[in-house]
Amino acid sequence: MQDTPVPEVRTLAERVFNQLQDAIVRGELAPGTKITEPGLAKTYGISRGPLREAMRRLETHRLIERVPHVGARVVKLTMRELLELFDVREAMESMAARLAARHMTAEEIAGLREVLAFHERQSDLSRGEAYYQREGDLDFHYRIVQGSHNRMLMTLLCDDLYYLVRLYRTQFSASGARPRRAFVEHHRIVDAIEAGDEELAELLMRRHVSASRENVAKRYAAVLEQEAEQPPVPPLQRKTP
Amino acid sequence: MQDTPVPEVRTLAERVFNQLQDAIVRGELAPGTKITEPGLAKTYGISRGPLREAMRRLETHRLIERVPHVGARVVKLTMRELLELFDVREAMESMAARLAARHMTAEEIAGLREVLAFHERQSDLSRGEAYYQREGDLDFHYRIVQGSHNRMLMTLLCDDLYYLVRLYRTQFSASGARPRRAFVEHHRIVDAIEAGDEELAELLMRRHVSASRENVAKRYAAVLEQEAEQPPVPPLQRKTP
DNA sequence: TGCAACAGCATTGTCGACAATAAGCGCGCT
DNA sequence: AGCGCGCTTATTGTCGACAATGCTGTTGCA
Repeated sequence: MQDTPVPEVRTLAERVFNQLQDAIVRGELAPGTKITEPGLAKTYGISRGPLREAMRRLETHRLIERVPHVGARVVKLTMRELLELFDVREAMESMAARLAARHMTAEEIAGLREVLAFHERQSDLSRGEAYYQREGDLDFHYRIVQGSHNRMLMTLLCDDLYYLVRLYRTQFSASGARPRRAFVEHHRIVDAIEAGDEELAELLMRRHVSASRENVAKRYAAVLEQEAEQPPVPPLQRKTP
Repeated sequence: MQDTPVPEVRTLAERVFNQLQDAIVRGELAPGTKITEPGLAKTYGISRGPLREAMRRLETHRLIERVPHVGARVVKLTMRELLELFDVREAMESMAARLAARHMTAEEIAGLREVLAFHERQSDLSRGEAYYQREGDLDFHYRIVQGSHNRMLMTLLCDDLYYLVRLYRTQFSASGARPRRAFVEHHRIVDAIEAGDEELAELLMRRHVSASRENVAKRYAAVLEQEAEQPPVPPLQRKTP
């Protein structure tokens, strides 16, 4: 996506980690699936050693959940966790927007506008084709975080949380039907960044994420009620008699 | 500190992870120290398997830095990274304060006041004894994050970033000499939370962290200049001829 | 004398096997 | 028949050994 022209996979564990990550984010490994070490080791043709390392990394990225001596399963976001994720994004991305307004270079801003233009073109071609929209949306947020020039923020958001965001997109078959609205908000955020208006950039990004959150919350509030607290998947913990 | 009456260490890797974590945070393992797997395995009397897992977890907590086929070393915060950390804290803790004002129970608020009282007593007893001050300070922030009732925020801040905060305290021999000021700010934050004033709680926490950041930045700006970009520890990367 | 290739060494990556723990199941008891 | 107990089995945790990679000190050559 950015600066890895050659994937530069130096170790087996890393390769398997990437494969598993993709499989989970793309929905090939369904949320809630229980995964065992020997099973995965055989399917990927490697030993349990590197596989354990890959799983450990998946765990720190919150893509799987493990409990000692019991096992691991692909994470299944609850509505509550999804909303929590939005709160965290609101906090961090608004800060990112503020820092982006302070630090972003002219070239970076140009690239950002390019993303928006491509985004708009895409949306003209395929109305309602939500997948690309969301990918483009993520690209947009991605670039702003990069523009903050804050390495820690970049790691936390891009390396940790955005995988969860992508997962939520597949899990909840997302794409809120507020297409034009987000466009406008994106443009205004870029305007604020270009003008170097930190306060405004932060405020707009904050509202943007918050609006997205409210949209999701409303759309799934009814669904959640009907599903009756979704008891099918027990939270995978040691039975304590 | 909170809800682990029995440490509940179920696995060797977990135990060693805790030991190493303590050793690093307490400064026994100096920042920049290069650590090797056989070495640590021998000193802790375990095999390399669990040790590798412990190191992996340390890496995800950003307490050590690793590069494939080369090795690992205890992280050494640069001034830049330290300031980045403060920016992230400002974003997340202000959000935590907002959520705490919304969700914190009466019992939690009482506990928070208790911490402040103990904190003040402590400071009366040992003026200038900075260590306990900072511990108390961290406890305070810890409780507010808990009070947000946002699991993701709690994990990110308490499990990830606060270890770095503690590390910074040892590395930069911290304790900014702004003792009374922080007290007052703490009290006002609790007042806002108790009043349920989300906006104010967020704003005050934001200023509190920001002020702490500025304090640190000012105190070490001169030091950083004198140290001439600290070249002693090269960033540990594969030599690329 | 300086540089470059080489060999030796240390460290990390990977593997298969063994031990420990917990879940599932069948048996016996009340 | 219902319930509790112990066994079986599958899975995870741990270990030691081997292979691969990168670093380092030396040696040979220009």
